[in-house]
Amino acid sequence: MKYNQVTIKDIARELGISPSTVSRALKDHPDISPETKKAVNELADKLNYQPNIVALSLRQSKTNTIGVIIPELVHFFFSTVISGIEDVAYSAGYNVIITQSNESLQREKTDIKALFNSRVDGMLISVSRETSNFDHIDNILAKGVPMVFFDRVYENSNSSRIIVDDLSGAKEATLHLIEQGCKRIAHLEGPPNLEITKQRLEGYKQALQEHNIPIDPSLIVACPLGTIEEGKKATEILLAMDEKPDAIFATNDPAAMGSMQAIKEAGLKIPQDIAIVGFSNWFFTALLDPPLTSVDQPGFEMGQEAAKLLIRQIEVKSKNHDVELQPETKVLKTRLIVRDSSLKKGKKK
Amino acid sequence: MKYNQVTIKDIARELGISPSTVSRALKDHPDISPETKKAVNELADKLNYQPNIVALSLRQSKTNTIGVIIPELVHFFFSTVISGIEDVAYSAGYNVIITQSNESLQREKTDIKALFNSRVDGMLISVSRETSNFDHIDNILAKGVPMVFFDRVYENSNSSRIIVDDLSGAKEATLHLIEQGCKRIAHLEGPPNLEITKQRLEGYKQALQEHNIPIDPSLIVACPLGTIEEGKKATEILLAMDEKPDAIFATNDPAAMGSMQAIKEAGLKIPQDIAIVGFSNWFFTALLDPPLTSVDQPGFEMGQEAAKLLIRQIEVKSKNHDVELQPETKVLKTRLIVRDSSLKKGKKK
DNA sequence: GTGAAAGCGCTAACAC
DNA sequence: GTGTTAGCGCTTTCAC
Repeated sequence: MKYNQVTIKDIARELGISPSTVSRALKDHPDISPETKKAVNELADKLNYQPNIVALSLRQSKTNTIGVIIPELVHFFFSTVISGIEDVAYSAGYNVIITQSNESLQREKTDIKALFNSRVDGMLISVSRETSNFDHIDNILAKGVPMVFFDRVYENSNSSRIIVDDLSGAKEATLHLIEQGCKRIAHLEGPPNLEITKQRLEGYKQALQEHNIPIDPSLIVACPLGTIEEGKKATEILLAMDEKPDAIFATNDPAAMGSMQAIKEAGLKIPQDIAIVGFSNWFFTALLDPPLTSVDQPGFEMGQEAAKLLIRQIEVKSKNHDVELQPETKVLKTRLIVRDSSLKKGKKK
Repeated sequence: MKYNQVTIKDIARELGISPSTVSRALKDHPDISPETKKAVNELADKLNYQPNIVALSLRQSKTNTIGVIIPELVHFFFSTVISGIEDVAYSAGYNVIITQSNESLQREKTDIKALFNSRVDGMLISVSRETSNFDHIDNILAKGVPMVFFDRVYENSNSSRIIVDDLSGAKEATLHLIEQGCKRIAHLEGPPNLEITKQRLEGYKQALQEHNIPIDPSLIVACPLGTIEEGKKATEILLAMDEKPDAIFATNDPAAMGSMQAIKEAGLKIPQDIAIVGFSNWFFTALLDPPLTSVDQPGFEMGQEAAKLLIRQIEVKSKNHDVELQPETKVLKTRLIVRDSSLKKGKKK
């Protein structure tokens, strides 16, 4: 963008001093005389001088920008993560560039390359549903770009990561259903590539085992997309069984919503006939009918923690190129929000 | 970001040729011999050379980046706008930087300055709820930065804008309620600074007038935030009136959802006692109970159109600094999605 | 067909 | 206390 930008040179020329003096005056360098500083700052204000970040970035080989790759912006969860990232990044003097992979591996590859080309100082990544090969990430990692993964992490990298305790969350949700007297609890399973899917399944299984409830594979239905439509279809399959489930623990809220639709259309009641629990991506679950019990994930906090870790890494590395920070794993707790969709005996929370 | 980036110089040194030749070879300049081109491209591939966009931006005084300022990412409407913007921007070779004002004027000022400092080639802006003074925008506009406003526009600028036909949408919604037999239709009004608020009120009034229904100021309740809580409070006020309304046209979906809560808590039925229509910000209105009739806004299309207009403006201006493109106003149609919350006579769509 | 040199805006040695 | 110079990575005249 050229247009009418004021540069340090303009100020220098007008004041009859050198650009370096202007530069120093603007950053309050101790060498510069108070008078010069005053004159420079006043003129800068008057001309509404704004430093050119592009030049600065080139000069310092540092853009003060962090790149973020998320699967999709429309999820409430990810948009809260973004806010958490911005919160920390802005106060540390970093800009944020957000890209969406749209759950496509191809797009994720393009995004990561684009962020690298923009010379971001580091990246925060939550991988797409399709990502099972990580060459594109290793590639950039090999160039020494600091990376922190969040929620959907790259398991085998030795990068830092922020995750949610999916196993405990899923277990808690399942235990809650068991406490409500449910015996045949179905699980709508998420995208197979994602670690979180495995963890949620494992939490579900552990809860059943602790109560000596046999694990029935026919009650575990794949929902690789985790969408409303898919949750609906999966539930229709479950409802067609001879022995219907009396509860469903869904991979996420959209799937749970699909379940609710299917159950209502079948003329059944929630939670009397079938109780429902979702894993939270959105926040309006309180407004559904009946209000949905959900395993809530702390998105804002996750964004904050991820950004903190990344920035620390960037700053250590920029001071000393050879020091590698030990990778850290931070596990955040989920919170089960109990609502009517899972309260079998009609007891309110 | 320094790290291990390969530069044109590296390639030149390795091949024993000059950086300028490498540069030309990489962009397939006709002067360069096929052999040189081949050698350069092969080495570039081998070293995984990625051009440094920061250097390029500085050199060309063009960042190929457009900045976006939106009130809040968490709204479904705005996240679809973003996708529309990215759709057009990426295929035209532009990057996108998104900032959120969080509905704060202060933050909007910081954002716009940050985007200017980053030397974005142009900006797409939807102003915050608080924005009634536009000096910060005029300031940047005066520097010649191309800007296009969308949805919540800066009325008095002569910039291009993409808006939704709020007046017709609101009128259509109100007429729909009238057709359902409603006589006392309340309106939950939006943030007073925004033009869209005025348009929606005007559409509401026009519909009533066309049917000779008197406009009762006590049925128009302010909802400056447009949140669920506010919609609920506003509705409680309406329900406390001697002559209750028999329908509510809300400034947006959250307000409509608040209304629904208040009505249910008062033991009344939707739509039998009171019918509801919202103005759409989110997409899950179909899943509410009862499913909410909404004036749907075309977010993706709005993003596309805004980006198209801005990029055209950027490219004309970069070719010829003095030519100013005539500002355009593009009005997109809303779509009334009729659902149970407004179907008074129980007739299904 | 290729190279040398200048410059985008800024800062940081190194002068003096 | 201030100026001069060089250089971040790249492109683009202008030479030859």
